[in-house]
Amino acid sequence: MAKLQKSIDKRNALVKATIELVNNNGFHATPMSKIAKMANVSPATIYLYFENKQDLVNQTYIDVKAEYTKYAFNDFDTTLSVEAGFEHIWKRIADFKLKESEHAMFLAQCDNTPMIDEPSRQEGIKHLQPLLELWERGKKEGIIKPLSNYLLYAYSINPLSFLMINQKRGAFQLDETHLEEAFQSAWSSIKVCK
Amino acid sequence: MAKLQKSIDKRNALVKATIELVNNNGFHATPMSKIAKMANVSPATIYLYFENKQDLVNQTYIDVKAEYTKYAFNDFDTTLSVEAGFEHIWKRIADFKLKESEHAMFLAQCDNTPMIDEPSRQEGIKHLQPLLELWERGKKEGIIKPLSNYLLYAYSINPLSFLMINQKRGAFQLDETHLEEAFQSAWSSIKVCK
DNA sequence: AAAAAAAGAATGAACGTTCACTTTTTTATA
DNA sequence: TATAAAAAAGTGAACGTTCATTCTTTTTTT
Repeated sequence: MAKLQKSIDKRNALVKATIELVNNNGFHATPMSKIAKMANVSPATIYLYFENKQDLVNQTYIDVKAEYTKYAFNDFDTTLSVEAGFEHIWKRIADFKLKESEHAMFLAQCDNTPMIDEPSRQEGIKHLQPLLELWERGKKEGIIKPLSNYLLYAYSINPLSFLMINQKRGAFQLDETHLEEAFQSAWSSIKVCK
Repeated sequence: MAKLQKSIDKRNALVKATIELVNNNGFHATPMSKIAKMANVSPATIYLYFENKQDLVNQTYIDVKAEYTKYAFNDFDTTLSVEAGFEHIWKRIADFKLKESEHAMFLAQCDNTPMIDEPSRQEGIKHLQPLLELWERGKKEGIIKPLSNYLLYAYSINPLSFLMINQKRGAFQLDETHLEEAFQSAWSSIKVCK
């Protein structure tokens, strides 16, 4: 099969270069020529792997989003209590945002921009299921507030993006202590009080 | 003075067009020619009001950020209790994000992108003081958790951006009920429990 | 009549993409 | 196993277009 014979390394290098350049310069200031140069490839080669620039950025988004959710749910154990399960997932996500901050930055930029087309955005959302199921269980058990999953995500997960960005900008240092505080705030905002 | 004689209406039209086009197409896909067309102005005229494209987008950011904080703190009463004061500010901010969602969208895009230069970003942060002071008072009174202001903002204010964006995308409807729930989550996450 | 503001046309640079070609890899044949 | 043919992958230069910005001229204001 033709597709599979093309070096996967080259595709990865292109995706990596895209992330790095878009993070540092923004989509508007990352030409294909620079992406090619950073990936040590001819501009023309990009078009062997991707239809066009939009496709490159869409696929990069989907790749990174998949990596994110895989990381978050990798060793998830569905037999855990809702609270323990949430803490586990939350800390995995926090871990990802801090350790893979380049990738997390890229996602934050994509998620707040009309840079990614709608089908790719939908594709990216798909893999969040385990967390949503945990929340549904928590609601049934009366442990999690009976709120829309959007609200739960907004308050318990999304703040990590804000913190990560400000950490990257050097405005704020998110160390171990802060991280525990952040978790407590996240949990406070979605757990049923008392 | 030359600057002041130039029609302020024209400047406003340019800023407005910039917001609208950047919101809908992203910075990478809003050329000066389109901005000019939407503002009913020649491309050359933009350069009477702004140095260049970067300056236009920087100034637009600062304008909108100032409008945001002005709206948030407009009728703020420093004699209110910490809880009442926070509720007031929070609801003003929520109001802004929902009613002026075009402007809020623009800020969200700028804040997650290397689109705005650092000095303009700093300029934009300046006006948040009243909220920070309220939080300091709350911490002293033992009502607000003794956390970094970044954490407090991340958990109590920033979630509104996420909700607003998803509302704009039609994924979620943020009505009066949801808004009250959102406020309770915000307050839960930063208040001292018990 | 002078000065300021605005316009439209023009400009060079930079962009995404394609083209014509070369190199590398795979397959077929002996 | 060696070799030739075919296919695939990769390339640098070039294309047409679009972009931000400027230049020259016209219009408006004072």
